[in-house]
Amino acid sequence: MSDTGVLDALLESGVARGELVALALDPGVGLALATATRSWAVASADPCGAVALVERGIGPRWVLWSNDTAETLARAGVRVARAFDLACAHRILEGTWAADPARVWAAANGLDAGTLPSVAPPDLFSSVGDDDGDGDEPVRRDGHLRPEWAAGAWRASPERLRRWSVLAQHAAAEQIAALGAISGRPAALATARAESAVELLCAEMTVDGLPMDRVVAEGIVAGFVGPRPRDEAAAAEERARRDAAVLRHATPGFDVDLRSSTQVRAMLRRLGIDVVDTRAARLRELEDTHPVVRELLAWRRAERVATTYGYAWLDEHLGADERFRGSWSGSDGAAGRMTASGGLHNMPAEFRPAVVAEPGHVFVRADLGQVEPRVLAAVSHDAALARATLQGDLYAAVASELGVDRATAKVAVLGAMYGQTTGHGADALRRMRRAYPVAMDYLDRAEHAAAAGRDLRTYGGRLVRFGPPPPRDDGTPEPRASVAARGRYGRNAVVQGAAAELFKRWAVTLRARGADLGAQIVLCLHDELLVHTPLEQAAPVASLLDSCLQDAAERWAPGTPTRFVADVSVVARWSDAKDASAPPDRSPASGAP
DNA sequence: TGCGGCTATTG
DNA sequence: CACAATAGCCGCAG
Repeated sequence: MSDTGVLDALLESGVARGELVALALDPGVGLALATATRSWAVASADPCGAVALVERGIGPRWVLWSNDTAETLARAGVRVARAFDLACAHRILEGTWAADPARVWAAANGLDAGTLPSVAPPDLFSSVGDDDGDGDEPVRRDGHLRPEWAAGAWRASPERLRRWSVLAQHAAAEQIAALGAISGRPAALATARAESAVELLCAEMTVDGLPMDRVVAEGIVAGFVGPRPRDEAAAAEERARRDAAVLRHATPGFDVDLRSSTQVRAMLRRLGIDVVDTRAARLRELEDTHPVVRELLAWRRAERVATTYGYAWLDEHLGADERFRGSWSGSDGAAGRMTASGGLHNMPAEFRPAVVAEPGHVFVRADLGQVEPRVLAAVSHDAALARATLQGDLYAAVASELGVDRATAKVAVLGAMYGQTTGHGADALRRMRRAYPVAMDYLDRAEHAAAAGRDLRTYGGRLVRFGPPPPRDDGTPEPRASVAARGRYGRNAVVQGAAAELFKRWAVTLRARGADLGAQIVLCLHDELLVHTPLEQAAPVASLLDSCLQDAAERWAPGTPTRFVADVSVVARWSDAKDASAPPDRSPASGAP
């Protein structure tokens, strides 16, 4: 069968837009497709091109084993609209990070993960035990995948690709049934679809990268640590010079490694400065007591850039095409937030001027306003808190409801969601309980469940595992602090996880609707989107961001009275985005009566 | 060599 | 310095 033959075969068998079509693909071998009733295999030199043909001609929902396939497609420049990602759905259902085919298959088929066969033996034909059949049979008698298939033997031939795609189609059907059966979470299937699209987006961001101006970026590094050293010796010399600037203030005769917090603390003590730790916030209070403190703070800044965000960092991640690349993950962490490696999520703000749109383009940047308390209002169905979301500044609305100032209200709201129980906020927290009992009860229940070791599900249906606390060697009960910490984690997970779900709905809605305008999402930062956009489409994309938010919220929480807001701006570089998310906090917590 | 502690950065 | 994350270096255990 030819590449175009695949499309014809699918059309002949009546596959329509949005229907599940499982895909198995290896760039050097070919591709295979499976519907619920039929399957096809093609030896092809350009399997991604064949996928593109089917995408244009039909536009199915592609069933993928994992985002590995999405990344292969993205590298070939093939963008598909819809997916059902088995690894992604597995993580939602099981609340685990590991989602390799063996585990996904086992869970989808109700097999105990504890009975998973171990890795394939070096000699495929020497395997014994309960294994059976020849190497072309992907499933063992006990129902598990054969380890060598799970490890990649499925790539060996078009016929194996075909069988692999049939298995994917079968696993998807089982997962869809399981998602539909999650009690109290009818939308879990919709969550899995949306999060599968997030996997596509992550693959695209991983491949395409973030536009960054090398000259500007290197200039920022130079501002901290000087010009790029010619060699290792020069780098060591530069390092020694930075160290000396601090050490000249220290007591002579003592050897101090500034990278060791213990030694730094000892050095400060010799100078009459006694601190419990040497964190920057603490040192800043003592800046005027001794010149060494200021020097040390400057050293820390330079050292951070030299080791983490320096020339080596740029060399590793910034490509010749002036795109900065890290690896994106769609649902890392227990609550299911997106993560990125390479420093994309924790890049110091000083580097934002280097994030520059390409010629003829701009960034349309948008961030959600006060998303976590608004999400809390939606998921807990607290009518009073939902009323507060109708105001642009939620904290101001809460403040007038509680009869406190805005800063106090903000601390109280955040404290409620993070599980703060002590401190100045105690009175405001009591007021929170009176004003928003439904939301507070929702948080309390999550906290108690987690503290007791019971699993949680987010609003969208993602399992957050807590498990029974492991038995302790000495048989003593678990420390109270540990139980309390798990409770706070649970309290926050239902809010943070739900906020992640809403944010991701927003992102994939924009990915879908902005494609025709050339809008490319290049950064996701928990509540912020950076969209690389052709100059002439800036205005339409800006308004699209807002309408996508409204639609995403309505699909995520149908009929919710909660209002969600986004601050949208059009900028040439990331740093140009003015931070107008909230009015300044007038009265600091320390000044509260 | 692996891992907990400390520190810094982001939301 | 509550909740989450990535990432680097130190110091210690194995």
